Amino acid sequence: MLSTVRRVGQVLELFGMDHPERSVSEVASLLGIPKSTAHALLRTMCDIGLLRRTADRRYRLGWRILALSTTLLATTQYRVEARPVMGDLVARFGETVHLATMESGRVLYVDKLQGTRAVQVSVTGIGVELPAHCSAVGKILLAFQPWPEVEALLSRTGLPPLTPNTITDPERLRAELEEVRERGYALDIEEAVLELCCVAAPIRDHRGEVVAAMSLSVPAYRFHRQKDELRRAIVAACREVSYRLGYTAYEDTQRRRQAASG
Amino acid sequence: MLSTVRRVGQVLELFGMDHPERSVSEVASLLGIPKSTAHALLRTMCDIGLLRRTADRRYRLGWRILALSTTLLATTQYRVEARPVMGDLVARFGETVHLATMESGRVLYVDKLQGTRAVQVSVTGIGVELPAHCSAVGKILLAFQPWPEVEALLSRTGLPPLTPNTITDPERLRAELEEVRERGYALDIEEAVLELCCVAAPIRDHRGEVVAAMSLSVPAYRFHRQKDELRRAIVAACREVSYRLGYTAYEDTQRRRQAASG
DNA sequence: TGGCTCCGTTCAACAATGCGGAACCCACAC
DNA sequence: GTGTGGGTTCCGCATTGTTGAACGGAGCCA
Repeated sequence: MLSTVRRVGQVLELFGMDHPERSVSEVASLLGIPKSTAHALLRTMCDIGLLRRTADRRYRLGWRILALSTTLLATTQYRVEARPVMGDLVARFGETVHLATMESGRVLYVDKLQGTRAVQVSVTGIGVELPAHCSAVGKILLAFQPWPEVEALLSRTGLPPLTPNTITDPERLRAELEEVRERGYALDIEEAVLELCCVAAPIRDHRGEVVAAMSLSVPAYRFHRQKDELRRAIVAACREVSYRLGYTAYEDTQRRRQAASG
Repeated sequence: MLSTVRRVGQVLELFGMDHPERSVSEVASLLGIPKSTAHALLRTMCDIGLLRRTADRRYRLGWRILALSTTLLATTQYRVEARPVMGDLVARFGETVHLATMESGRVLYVDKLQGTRAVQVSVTGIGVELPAHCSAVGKILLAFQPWPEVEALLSRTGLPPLTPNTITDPERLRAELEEVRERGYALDIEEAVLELCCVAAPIRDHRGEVVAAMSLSVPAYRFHRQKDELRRAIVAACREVSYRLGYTAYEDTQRRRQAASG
């Protein structure tokens, strides 16, 4: 629809880590539109603060994006509540903690607290998307989606193997998700990155809906030593966040009943 | 120009801290446009990720804003270079450090490292604008703008007094900025917030241009005790960042010569 | 249960809007 | 001086977005 607005989206795509600045004619040629059109577009995007003009007449992402992202983060309730709990986890284990959510069929990292250990894990950044089928948070988020939606998602992305341990068989994944749902936590044993293991659990809002997942990411050699402890910790942490979001177990059981009967 | 894009800007304005979600008809009435128009607009903004739809058919800021803000921050060179230096300052003094820049005549906070002391300062967040005439970073940024631009800015905002110490007389401000430029640092002695003092210094890029300002924000009672030390520290820190940005003193003196002759 | 209102969404016709080619200006290079 | 490549301006035409009315669903009250 609104093709002008769609163009705005295309323009924003052009500003990546590798291309922080672009010129009018660059944008024009990349988008396959005349210079004049690109010019008008860029200029108006400057007006509304999505872009800004540098001294040498090139364009960069604008500061308003910063302002928007702060209000976005400040008003995302589960992130606000999760923050201190994530801090506690880092303090206790020194391991990296991730917070992710499902956004239009993709797993999106919403927050991250770097661990303090010397041997570090550094795979993701905030605002980045990752494949769902091979990460612990991804499995959690998939597990609590209706299966048809999961199927739709899979048909788009497939099940690309990132390591020898990645689940590549849909039926196998389905069984895994079933299990995840039952026991309330998910594992990733070197399925996304070799040498890296994760445990994740679901965060529910006041309606019992799973709105996010939180995980501990730990180098394999440390993970196996304290697997149970880590699992208990992440489950407890997510329960704590859910509680702060107004979730009470009652609604959960109620939901399960509905799901069973429906 | 491009009125549709401008509308996008107006829509974004509606999503503040106090209104994280909005409905179609809300947006329509607030913008004074028909529902159908608002609907098309919101929907397309969802498509491009600036907004997202909640389960109950309302709209929120979209996650793409997060992704954009991470690339924005990662590609803002002076912020990248300033980060570790800011960390050093916090480690050394335990006081809050701010990084700010000038954006279309406004002082905008780009980064902030919270101090570790018990008695804390908490005024600003990232992506927030503050009046320029009464903060230390503001004075720095104003001081290195051509005076006509400063005047234009002042005629828009005026010199509202935030405390009894705020400078409210344009001539007095002009003299102050002159002084700031000479000595290379700026002070804010309870001019923006009572009980709060700041010292700031300029950060220059490889061309000698002042691109940002960094400050220490300290409760008054602690500030006066170690004023000189704090001043030396922030000046040295900014010099360090400028150096990392490729700034060499030579270009600075050259610039001064130009300014003197021009 | 039926009728009420409120809200999001769809549709099609009309008119304004943004599109894009060409022309202009400027800086820099050869 | 001339040529190239950048950003910017202009204006007529047709595409695009606007609009109001009509639809369908959810929730409320009698």
